[in-house]
Amino acid sequence: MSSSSPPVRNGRRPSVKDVAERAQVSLGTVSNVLNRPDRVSAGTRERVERAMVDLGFVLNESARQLRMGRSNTFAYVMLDATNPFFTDVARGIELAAEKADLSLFLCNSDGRSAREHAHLAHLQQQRVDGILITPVDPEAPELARIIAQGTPLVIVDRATTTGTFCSVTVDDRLGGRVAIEHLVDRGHTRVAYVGGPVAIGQVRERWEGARAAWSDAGLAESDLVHVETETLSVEEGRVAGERIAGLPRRSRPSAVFCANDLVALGLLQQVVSTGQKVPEDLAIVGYDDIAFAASAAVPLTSVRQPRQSLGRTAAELLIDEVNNPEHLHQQVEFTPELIARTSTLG
Amino acid sequence: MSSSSPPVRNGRRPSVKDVAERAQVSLGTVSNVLNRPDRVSAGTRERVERAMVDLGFVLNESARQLRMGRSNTFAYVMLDATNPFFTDVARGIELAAEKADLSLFLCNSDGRSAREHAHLAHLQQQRVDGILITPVDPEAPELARIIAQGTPLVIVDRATTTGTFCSVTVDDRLGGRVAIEHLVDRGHTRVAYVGGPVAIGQVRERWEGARAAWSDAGLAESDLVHVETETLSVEEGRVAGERIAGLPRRSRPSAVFCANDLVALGLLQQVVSTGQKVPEDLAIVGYDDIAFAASAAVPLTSVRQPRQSLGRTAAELLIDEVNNPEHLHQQVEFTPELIARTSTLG
DNA sequence: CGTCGTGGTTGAAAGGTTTCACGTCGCGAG
DNA sequence: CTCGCGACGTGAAACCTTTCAACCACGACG
Repeated sequence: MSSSSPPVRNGRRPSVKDVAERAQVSLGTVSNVLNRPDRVSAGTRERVERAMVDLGFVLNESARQLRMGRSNTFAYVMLDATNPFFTDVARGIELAAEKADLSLFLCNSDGRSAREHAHLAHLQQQRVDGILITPVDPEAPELARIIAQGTPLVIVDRATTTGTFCSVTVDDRLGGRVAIEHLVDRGHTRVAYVGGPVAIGQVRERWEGARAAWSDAGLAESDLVHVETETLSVEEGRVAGERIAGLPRRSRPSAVFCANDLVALGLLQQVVSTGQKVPEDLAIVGYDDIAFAASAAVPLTSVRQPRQSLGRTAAELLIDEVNNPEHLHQQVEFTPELIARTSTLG
Repeated sequence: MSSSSPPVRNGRRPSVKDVAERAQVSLGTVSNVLNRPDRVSAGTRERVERAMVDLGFVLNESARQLRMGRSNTFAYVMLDATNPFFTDVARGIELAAEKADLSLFLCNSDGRSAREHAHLAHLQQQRVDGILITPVDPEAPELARIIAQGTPLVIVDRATTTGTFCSVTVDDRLGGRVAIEHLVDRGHTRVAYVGGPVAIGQVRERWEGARAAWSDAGLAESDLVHVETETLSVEEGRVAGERIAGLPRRSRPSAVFCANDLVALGLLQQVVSTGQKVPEDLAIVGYDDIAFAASAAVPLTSVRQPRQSLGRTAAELLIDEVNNPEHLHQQVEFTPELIARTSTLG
C-alpha cells in the first residue's frame, strides 16, 4: 500500500495501533514518538511518522483525555456574542489562553438560562479544564455546584456576593455615579436611566450608583426616572426613545443615561431620526465605550471599561486556579472611566 | 454516607461504577438509566438517580465519545469574532444547531493562519461531528485534508473553486457591482475602493465587481483607484481616510467604496472629524450592513448580506452532510442588496 | 569471560462509557 | 407441575490512548 492509499479505510479511523502495525513497531513506541520523541531512535521515529501521514492518522483526543484526565481547554460562556463588549472580553481571554497553550471554546448563551445551562452541562461533561462565564444569573446555584464538582470557574463582569468564586468585575456603582455626576455637572436636573431588566446586576448597580450620585447632588429623587427595557439591545434602545418622546413635555428628561452602548446607540438613532438635536434636545451617556460608540451619529459619551484586561485577568486567575494548589479565590475589581464626547458636550 | 457527603472524594470524580456500587446495581443498569430509562423499573431507576445526585455524578463525555465515535458537537471557526458580521453569522449557526440538539463551539482565528490551524487540529482531535469555517485562506490544502480524514466541513462566506466542499457565499462580485453602479448613478466619476489585503478573496472579488461595473459605465479605468489597507478594521479605515485626504486635490475621489463596514466606519469617522461633509465632500458606501452602519455618524449606505441566513444555511448543509449518506456537496450563493442611506444620498 | 549498564523497545493495565448476549425471576398457560 | 415468556438486570468486551515495569541486545568493564 503506497502513500496514495485512502486515508480513511472501511469507515474506521486509523488509531495508534494501525500506525504501529504499519510501521512495524509496538503501540507504545508510537505513543513515544508522539509524546517523547527524544526517547526513540531516529530511524524508527521516521518510520512511524511516515506511517502516520500515510494513514492520515489523527490522534483521538477523547481517548487521550480519558487517560490523562485533563484537556488543556478553557471555555468562555458569553452572555451575548453579538455585543462588541463581550467579544472584546473574549479576545482578551483568547490571547491569554493562547499564551498558556490552551485552546479556548466560546459558547453563546444568548442571555437565555436554558442555553447557558445546556452549554455548562456539556462543558462539564467534556471535562474542560476551566470555565469562564458571564452568567445570566450570578446567583444561580448551578455555578457553585460546578465548582464543587471539580471544574474551576471564574465569573466575568458580574458581581458575586459569596466568596466561592474568583471574579473579575468593574465597579458598576461607580460607573453609574460618574455618568450621573457628569450630567449634573452639565446642568441637567431631569434625567432618565434607560435599561433593564433590573434582574441583571449590572443594570441594578449602575442604577444604584446613579441614584446615589443624584441625591448626593441634592436633586429630587423623582427627577431621576427609570425607563425599563426588556433587554439591552439596539432595538430596545429605539423603543425607549419613542417612549421618552411620548412623555408630556414637562416631565420629559433633558438627558438620558443608558445601561449600555447598544441601548444608547438605538436610542440615539431614534432621536436623531425624528429630527431632535443631540445633545441640545437630549444629551446621552452610554456604557461600555464599545468601538462603535465613537463613530456614532453623534459621538457618544460613554463609561469605558477595560474590556480586554477584564478578559485577560479572568483567564489568568483561572490558570492560577487550575495550576496552583494553594490558589485563593480573588475578587478583582477594575475602575471605569468616563469618556466625554459630543453627545453630552454639544 | 448521607447525601451531604462531599461530591468529590479523594480527587477522583465519581464514575458510573461508583454510582452502580452505591445504588447496589450493576454498571450496565446505570447506563440504562442514562440512555434507555424505560428499560429499567421505577424502583431501581429512582435509586440510581438518587445515587447520582448524592455523588454529584457527571458523565464523562470523553469516555462516551470514545465509545460512541460521535460527539453531537459542531464548531464554527470564525475569522474575526469582533466583527459584528461574523457574530451574526454565528448566531444563525447557533440557532440551527440548537434546533438540531447539537452543541456549538465557537473558535476565533483572529485572521491568523497559525491560530486557525491550532483550532482546526484541536477540533479534529476532539472528533467534533462537523466544522464550519470562514477560513483565512480558502485554498489551504489543510481544509481538503480534514474532509478526507473524515470530518465534514463547510465553508462559510468564502468562495471555493473546487467542488470538494459545501459552501455558502454571497455574490461578492455582484455586491461590488451594485455599490459602484449606485455611485455612478449618483454622478461620481472618480472613486476609490478601500480595502485589503487583496489576498482575501472577498476583497478581490468586490474589487473585480466594482471594476467591471465601472468600465461597463464607460468610465476610465484610471479613475477607479484602489487604496489598499492592511486589514479590514476600523483603525485601518481611519488611516485610509488620512491617505485620501492627503491626495492632491485633482486626483482626490468624490466617493469611496469600502470593502466592509468596519473600514467604512473608521473612514467616516476620520472624515467627519476633520470637518468634511458626508456625502457632499465625500460619499461613502460600506459593505455588510452591520447593525451599527445605520447608527453611524452619517447613516451608512451599505451592501447588505443575509448574515443570519448565511449561518443557518451553512449549519443545515452540515447537518445534512453528517446525517445523510447520499449527501452531495452544494454551493449556495445568496444575493446582496444595496441599502442606500445618507452617506451617499445627502 | 561473566556482569553491568544503557539506549531502545515492548506489552499489559488503566481510564469511563455503551452495548449486547446472556442469566434470573415470577407468573400465566397448558 | 412444567414450560415458556416477558421484564429486569448483569458482566464482559470494545473504544484509543498513555504509562511503566520489564526486557533485549550490545558494548564496556572488571
